[in-house]
Amino acid sequence: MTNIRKVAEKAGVSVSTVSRVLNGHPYVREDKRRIVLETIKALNYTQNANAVHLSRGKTNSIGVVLPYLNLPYYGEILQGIAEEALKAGYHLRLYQTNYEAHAELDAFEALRMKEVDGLIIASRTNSLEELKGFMEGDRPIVFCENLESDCLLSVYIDHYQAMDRALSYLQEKGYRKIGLCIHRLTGRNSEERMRAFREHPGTEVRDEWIFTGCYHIEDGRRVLGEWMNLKERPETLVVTSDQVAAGLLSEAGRKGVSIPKDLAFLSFDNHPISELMGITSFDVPSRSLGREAFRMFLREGRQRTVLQTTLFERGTV
Amino acid sequence: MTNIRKVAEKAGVSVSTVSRVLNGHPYVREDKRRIVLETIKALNYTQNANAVHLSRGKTNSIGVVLPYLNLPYYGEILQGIAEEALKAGYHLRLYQTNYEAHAELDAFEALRMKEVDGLIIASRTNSLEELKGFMEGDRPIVFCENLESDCLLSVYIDHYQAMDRALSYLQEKGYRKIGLCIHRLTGRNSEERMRAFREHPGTEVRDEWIFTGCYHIEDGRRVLGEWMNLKERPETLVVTSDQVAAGLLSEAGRKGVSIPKDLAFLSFDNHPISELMGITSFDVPSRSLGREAFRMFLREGRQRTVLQTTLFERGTV
DNA sequence: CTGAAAGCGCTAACAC
DNA sequence: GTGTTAGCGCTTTCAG
Repeated sequence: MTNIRKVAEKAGVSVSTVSRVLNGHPYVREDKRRIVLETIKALNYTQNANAVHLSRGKTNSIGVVLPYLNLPYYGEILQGIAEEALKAGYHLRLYQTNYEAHAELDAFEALRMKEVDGLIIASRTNSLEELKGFMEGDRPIVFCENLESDCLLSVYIDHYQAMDRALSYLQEKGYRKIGLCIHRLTGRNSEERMRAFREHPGTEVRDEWIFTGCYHIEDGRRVLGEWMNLKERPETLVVTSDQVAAGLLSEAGRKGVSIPKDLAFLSFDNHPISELMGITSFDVPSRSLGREAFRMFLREGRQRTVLQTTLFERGTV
Repeated sequence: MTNIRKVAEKAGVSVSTVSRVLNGHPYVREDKRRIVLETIKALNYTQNANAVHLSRGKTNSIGVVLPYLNLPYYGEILQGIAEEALKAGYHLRLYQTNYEAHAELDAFEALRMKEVDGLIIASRTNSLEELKGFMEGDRPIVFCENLESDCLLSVYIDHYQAMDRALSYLQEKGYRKIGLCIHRLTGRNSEERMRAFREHPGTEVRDEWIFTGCYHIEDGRRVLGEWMNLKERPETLVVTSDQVAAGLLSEAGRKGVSIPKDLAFLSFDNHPISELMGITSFDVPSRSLGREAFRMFLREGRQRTVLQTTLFERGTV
């Protein structure tokens, strides 16, 4: 293995000089710099990243914790993070969890082990209580959710307000019996949506009108079936993802359910598929969420950033 | 900072013993093992990953090179890689390139710097010639494309055959004037498709019937417009991605173009959106591609693995 | 079964 | 400007 010492010897300088050249430090005479550079080339030398990381105490990489990699929502977040990371010379290390607690803890463990300089938690399953032990260090952890605590970094979509506006919109259109398709019932973001859903005045809510486990197109299909089997049906549905809404709409077409006459619904994300299928949807700035999360990690931002949603009216309400 | 030496001192043993405990080596007396474990807990000690990496010469992480993070195709590949990586105790480091040569070289540089133990190239823009300098080491580089050279690891979809079968299928249905929507013209996968497209007998091909830069739903929209503006139009189109096909189909609906009467097409991927919209599509096992790529990295597999596509007939042809 | 010590390869404080 | 050297924290021979 050819290391910095070999380069130094061959070039007839000290390792520090080589190191200075490597790191673009000033105070290196031009001729020495040149000979070092030449020797490096001649020896086909490359720094050992792990040694650099160890010595410097940082790795220029950030961990991203997310449940799934094949959902557009997370794809967009990743894209946003990556855009900013690229600018700042950082790389992404992925911790895909499938919402398994231990896989998630792996990421926090990696943080403690200094494998990453910080963490962006796009979504989590462990409670803050369980994670507390890992939060002590000075390495930033950015949560993509509305955290009360002001000592935690949090950047999030205002899901409460979004849900609230969704319900008001449906009410304006005359709907009262409102159901919900949601990813899961746990997790701060879902809880915020649920809270808004339950607290909103003037709507009729029933537990059997709440459909959980909704992530994919297939889930939308399934939900339409379940909706049809209901003795008493909600007139309208709030769907927390375009994918699911698309499945719902498509299945409605097959089953002869007229949208929005028999069933109206609006969804969230405003991904291209919603425009494509004419689904009324709230734009969720997930790409920006990723960008902001990374900026916050770099401490360029504030302790807390809230992003708002925008309604795009189309044909499903 | 509490390091292994501190633990050793406090526990009254040597660092090697602590190291042995840490790494689950045999030959440690049970009472010593216990005291070490207790001390670790008491001191709230964690290994420093970078020191381990440096010392061991490996990082248990693999780099994934891909152009975009927000396309379903790459999401699936990532998911596949992540599934296998999880089992093997590896983590993913992302190198998102936007097809920029220097960003791609970054990944190869990281490999040389031992920042990752191997690389999976989901898609690339640099020529093999340019990459040659990086291929020397013994760290595996898996290419998701059909590489002639037997000394390179390659796992890929048989795009030549897939395109060939697509064209035969269209011919059987009576079509002769065939156009193409493709991501790009460079890259081995695209080249294979183009080659099959050009070599297939009995079809009429024209350069103005080849639409490039097709990645997203929006691109499908654009292409339909371009198709309409053509003086002489192909009767049918092979579209290399469901996203694009979906945009095409939707725009056709808006513009009053009847599918498949005015324009027939088939696409690739067989992602949920194609079933949803009734698009005839070849199933491309991208998730398996990711899985196989990782297995090959682990040298569990062969030098070369080919995956086949399967046609799902629906309503667009 | 255990410990001493020689690396792994680099950075940066300090002295000149 | 440049070199010496003490870390960074861990693994792994090699002796015993």
